[in-house]
Parts: sequence; C-alpha cells; structure tokens
Amino acid sequence: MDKKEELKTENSMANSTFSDEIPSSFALPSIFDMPCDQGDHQKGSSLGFVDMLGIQDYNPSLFDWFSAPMMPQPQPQPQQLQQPLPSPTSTVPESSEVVNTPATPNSSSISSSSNEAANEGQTKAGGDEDDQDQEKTKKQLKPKKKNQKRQREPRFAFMTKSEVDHLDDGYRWRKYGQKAVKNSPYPRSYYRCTTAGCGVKKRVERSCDDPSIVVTTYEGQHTHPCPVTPRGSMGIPPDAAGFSAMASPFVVPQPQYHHHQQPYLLSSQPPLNVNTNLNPSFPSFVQERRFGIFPTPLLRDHGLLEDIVPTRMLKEPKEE
DNA sequence: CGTATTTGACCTGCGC
DNA sequence: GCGCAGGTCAAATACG
Repeated sequence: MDKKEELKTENSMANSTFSDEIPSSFALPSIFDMPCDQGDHQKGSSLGFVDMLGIQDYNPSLFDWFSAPMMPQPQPQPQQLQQPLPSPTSTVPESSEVVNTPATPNSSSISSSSNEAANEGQTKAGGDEDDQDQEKTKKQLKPKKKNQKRQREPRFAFMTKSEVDHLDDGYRWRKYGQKAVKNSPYPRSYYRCTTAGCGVKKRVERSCDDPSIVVTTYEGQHTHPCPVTPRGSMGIPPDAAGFSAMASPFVVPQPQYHHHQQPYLLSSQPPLNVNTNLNPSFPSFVQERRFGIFPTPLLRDHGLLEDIVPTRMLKEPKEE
C-alpha cells in the first residue's frame, strides 16, 4: 500500500547489513557496536549467533559467503577472521530454536517432520472427538506431531539498515502473521514464499536498538528459481536467479539490494579459511560464490552492485 | 473477483 | 502444571 511506497521511497537512505538475528555474542558488538541488550538476544548472549539462528549445520563459509562478494568489509579484522570459529556445539546452550549439532543438513538432532506443510495432513496431536464444533473452533490448526520437535530449517539472517521492512529479494512472499516481540516496540512479521511447494519463510523485524536496522531471517531453502526479477527494480539479473536455482537444489535467498540498501558485514568472526567443500550442507551456489566463480554478470557487471560492494571485494575471493 | 494483508485465536516449546 | 513468548492459522478485510 502506501506504506510500501513510502517505504520504498525512504529506502533511499537504506543501508544493509548481513547478520544473524541480532547476534549478541560477538557479531553485533563488533560490527555495530550496538549491544542488543534485550530479551531473547540477551538470552542468546551465550550463543554464537549461529546457534541463535538454529542453524544446524553451520559452516562458517556461509558467513564468509555473506561477507565475501556481497559484503563490503568496513573494517577488515584479519585476526578474527582467521580464527577458527568456536565449534557450534561448544557454545550451544541451545536456544528455543534447535539444538545444534555439527551434522549434516538433515541429520540434526531434530528429526523428521519436514518443515511445515510437509506432514501436516496427519494426526492432530491428540485431536479430540466430541465437539466437532469446538474442534472447528479450535481450528484445524497445524497438526504437529506431538513427540517431535518442529524441525527448523537452517536459518540465517541479515541486517539491513533500511526504512523498508520487507526487502525485495526477488522472491514473492506472502505475509502470514505478525507478532509483537517481547522487549521490542517493533512487531515481527512472518512471510512465506508464495511459490507452491516452497516452504521458505522469513521473518522481518526491526532491531530494538536501532530501529533503522531491519533484521531479516530466512528459514529454509527455495526449491525454485527466483520467480520474478522485474529488472530495474531488482539488483539481480534473471540469469543470476536461474543460476542460483541451478547451482543447487536449494537456493539460499539472496537479498537483492536496492542501491540504497547496503549490507553490513556482520560476521567479523567467522574464519575465511574454512573449506566449504567439507560441508555439503551449503549450496554449491554458496560455495561457488565463495570461490568467486559466480558466473553471472551480477558481480562482474558491477552496476548497481557497485554501490554496495566495493570493487575490491568483487574481485576478492581472496581465499588463501 | 482474485490476491495480499491484518489480526485474533490457537498451538508449541520452554523455563520456572 | 502453568504461564509466557514465539510461531502459525485462517477468517475477515483491504486493495487493485
């Protein structure tokens, strides 16, 4: 609505950030110098932000990916970057998300029940009999399995300094919920990819500390190519999306920044020296990009991207 | 009229 | 077991 326009307009002052949900343990402080001292985030202070995200198969390369071609590196912190990331497990007090296990994508401690839609058709967790009305009243809400934790898709988030809440990343999203978040004056919005069969979700919320920062958290992987790329308004050329889709069975959503949205480098910590090939859990797409093989004009033709990615970065898959 | 958003209710997981 | 908070559903509503 008008909000959209408004936001789009305001978007002109945007800046983007990659991160994880307001990582409190190290990323934020080091990057934003913005201690998020509230609620969950604080709670997660003992967690690596990967853990906070519930990323089960964390591989630092993901962040490397973020910080590599797309992320400007405001302040290179070589030392930190070189340091091995504390094993996800080691820091895991486990959030409400998922217990992290440095395992393969689908072999986490959380079992079965693919994400949402997957098995929903069945049991109604104790579904009662009598009052059908009541039952109705209770709605046929998700019949989640009783004994199984809901499986979390790998998630990752990025922060965007923007007035726009909902970043246009090329995919089509449908908002399915909004919730007030504790300790935050800003609501969190829930979006789901509208493409049939694609269960990717994303959450969008504003940082409690810096309202100008939008934290977008993706969950799951797209099972389809980026559907729409009204060029001109998007940063990514269609073939880029195509590539994304081809390069991997799933595609890590790539925020496509409008010129005014600039990603922050969130991860100051993750080491760059991790061989992504060791972990198959990441889309080859990611890996390839990591190694600078990204074949589309996206990175070559700096175009809009140059607004947000320092040239030096574009040619630096400096991977030693 | 079809699609997207809003919103209150409900479910689930977790901590106490 | 209870309460809280996060997450999801789906009817109602808005919009093009």
